[in-house]
Amino acid sequence: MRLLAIDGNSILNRAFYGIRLLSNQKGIYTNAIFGFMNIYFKHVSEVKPDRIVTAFDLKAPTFRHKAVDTYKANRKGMPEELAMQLPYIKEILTLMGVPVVTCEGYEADDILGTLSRICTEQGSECHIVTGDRDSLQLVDENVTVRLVTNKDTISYTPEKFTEEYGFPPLSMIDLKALMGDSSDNISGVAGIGQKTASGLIQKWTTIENLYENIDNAGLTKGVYNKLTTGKEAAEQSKWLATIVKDAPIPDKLSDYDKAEQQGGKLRTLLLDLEMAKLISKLDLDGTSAAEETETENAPAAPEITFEEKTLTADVITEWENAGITVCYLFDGSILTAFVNDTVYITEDTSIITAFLSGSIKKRTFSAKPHYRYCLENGCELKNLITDGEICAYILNPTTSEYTIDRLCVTYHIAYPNGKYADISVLNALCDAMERLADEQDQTELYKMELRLTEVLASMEHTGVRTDKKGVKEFGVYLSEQIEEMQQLVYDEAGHQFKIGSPKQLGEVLFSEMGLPHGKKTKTGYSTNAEILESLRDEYKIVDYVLKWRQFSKLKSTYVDGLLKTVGKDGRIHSVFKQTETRTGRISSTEPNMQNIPVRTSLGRNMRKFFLAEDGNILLDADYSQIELRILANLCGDENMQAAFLSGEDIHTATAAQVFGMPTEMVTSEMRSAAKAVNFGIIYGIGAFSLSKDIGVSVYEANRYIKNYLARYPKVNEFMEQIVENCKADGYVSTYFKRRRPVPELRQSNKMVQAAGKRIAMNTPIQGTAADIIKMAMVKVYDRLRSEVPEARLILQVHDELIVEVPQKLALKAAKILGETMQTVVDFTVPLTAEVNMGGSWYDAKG
DNA sequence: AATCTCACG
DNA sequence: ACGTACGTGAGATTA
Repeated sequence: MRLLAIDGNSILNRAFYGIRLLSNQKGIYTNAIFGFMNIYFKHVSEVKPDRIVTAFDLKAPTFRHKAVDTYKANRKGMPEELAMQLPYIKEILTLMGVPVVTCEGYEADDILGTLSRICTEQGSECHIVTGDRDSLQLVDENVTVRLVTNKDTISYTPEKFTEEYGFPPLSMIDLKALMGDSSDNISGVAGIGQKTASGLIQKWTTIENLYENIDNAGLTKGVYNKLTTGKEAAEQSKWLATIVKDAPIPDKLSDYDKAEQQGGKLRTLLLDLEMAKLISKLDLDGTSAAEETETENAPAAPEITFEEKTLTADVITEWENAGITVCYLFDGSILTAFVNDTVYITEDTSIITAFLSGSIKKRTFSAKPHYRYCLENGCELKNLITDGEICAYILNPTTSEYTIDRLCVTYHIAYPNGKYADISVLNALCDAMERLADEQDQTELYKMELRLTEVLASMEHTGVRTDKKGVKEFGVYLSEQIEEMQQLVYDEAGHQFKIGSPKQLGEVLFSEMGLPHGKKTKTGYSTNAEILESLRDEYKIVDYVLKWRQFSKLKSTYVDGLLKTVGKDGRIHSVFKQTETRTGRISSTEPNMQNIPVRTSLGRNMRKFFLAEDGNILLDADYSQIELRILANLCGDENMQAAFLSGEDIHTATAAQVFGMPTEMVTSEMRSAAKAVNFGIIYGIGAFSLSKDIGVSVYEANRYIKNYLARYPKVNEFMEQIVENCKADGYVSTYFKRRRPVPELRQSNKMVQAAGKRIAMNTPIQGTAADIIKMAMVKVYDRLRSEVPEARLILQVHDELIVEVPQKLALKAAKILGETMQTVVDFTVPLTAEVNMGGSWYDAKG
């Protein structure tokens, strides 16, 4: 027989500090739970035990039965982020059927000690999993300690222990008796450190033996004196260090047999914690809470079944006449609709088309592919009034994935078993979510997003014409340059290595060649552009490396990456994600068309390969300083507003204000400093980063900020107000009511809190800008459709819209585009949009 | 899978 | 004493 005994507190601790904070959308942290379960599974599969026990300290430990007052007094309390995870891990284990053992007045390691004794007495192997070296004293022929470290696990048998320490495991206590253990507040003998203690125990094995022979032990005077004066402390320390083996816990191994796993409850709990991977690991995908009401050996809860019918044209007509609202799901081939406990199914494309384009009011989940399906099949998705995914995103944009079953947990909708579970709950789920959105005054925002889905689908469907041949040729050029730079780097370094490996590059530059290095990362030297740039002029190799990087980046990400995605129609159909960002922006993937190079002249060449169709032209319209203008409006600072309204360059105006001089005297250095301050304000300013950005001292940067805030006092007030409200509410809002929860502000870690403040300050600005361009997109789309139907919106890059239009209609479309963007909101400081045109994106961008 | 680097607004 | 600006996505290397 084999028992696996897990030191719950110790492992949870390791997991907590080993994994970055994770939390579900309710703000419950899960990183320690996650790490604990990983460690749990690893050891279970390695040891293959017959029984498993987890031991925990009690929450409010009355000090150990034999403890002195100061015992553990200086051990830090556990952070709130970890403490809140404790009850969850205990509950998960309990639901899994794994015994959780605690004992009043005893700690987890005492329980482990007691278990190890019980095992030995009852002829069972005992394998202890812990992160704490204290438990090594328990190692013997029958007891193995599996010590979990940050790197790996070391399995201690008596042989392994003795080999490493030079004395038997039990003498661990004697070692501590001499050297003490500050984390457990064991004093040891004053003045005796690890080295001396270790040597003494290696020689004498126990302190009793040592003290018996102390006079002829050949000790130095100093050590001898310390030992004799500290004899009592040593004995006391030994007593403290000894793990007890007689904790009053159940003493038959059979008391620790595994209980029945409560799959349904477990699944619900894990869904709530948003730990989906664990659910599949535990094989709970199909189970439900209903299961528990069944008796032990009863079959799994019956699936809730619904009557299945084929969806026909007649049924559709019936629904249309009845004027009802229908929930449906559609995966691209099978469409299921749910009405009155009946599931209507069809794969017939003509029925699908009729349904989607008909006048029935529809509710669904993730509608964008449906719009695309319609575009591809020449119909139009009409009368969509609900998209559950979009609504869920409006309610909380910080979630990583929106699925119906998880949302049901979040919004307390009973989720049944069976293959039609999703469709059957859609109505109730969407009702609940839409009601909440309405209560939060977000209906208008939600409706706008619903309209936007169609716009995005259309953009994806249309795509961007791409000059494949041109891209390839650029790639050939880049390859040559890469080759050349690689050779130059090798020549300088004196040997070949992987330039793309930060590790190897760091070694070559900073170890071998001895270049002055900046800060180090966890794994080695930092080799990022900022560091290398500072060395560029002085060391040729650095210049070559940077060039190699630039060429490689362009080649792999843009040339090779983009070529893979060009469709058969010669156009790139990027995917615009509408529920991805936490601020309300959209994002672009496969490929990302929102980060095509523009800042360097070499990279900007990429834009020459994005073209208008023959006879067409691209219009490129971008808002100028939209975020600063939004800030000026939101904070209401008259001074800042006046700067915009005067029509002068905002960064120059800011410089004039901050440096206190007329605009004519502002130098370009002053302007760029002011520009950096403007950016800093939007991001949630920090003097350190600002100083780094513009290359002045932190002191100087601080002065800039102070001056800025003095000149624009309402900016300061506004930011403080935002943070304060965010602390109270737990979320920030944009001008158009979009919300973002900021759990960071409620954390105890000051770094995290500071980050939370910056998020709180930035999100209303970035998010309002996102709201505005989205509204503009919907309007532009509508107006173009009715006034210039040949024109097509094809891209959005946060503050920039791109339209492809027949040349003859270019001016008309440009006017609509610019006008709509400028008038979509009516602010004191108006928004301005600049429209340019050209045959390629390169040419169209100013 | 995590880390580093770098492209964009 | 420590680490440092907001929001994204992708590719290469390494563990």
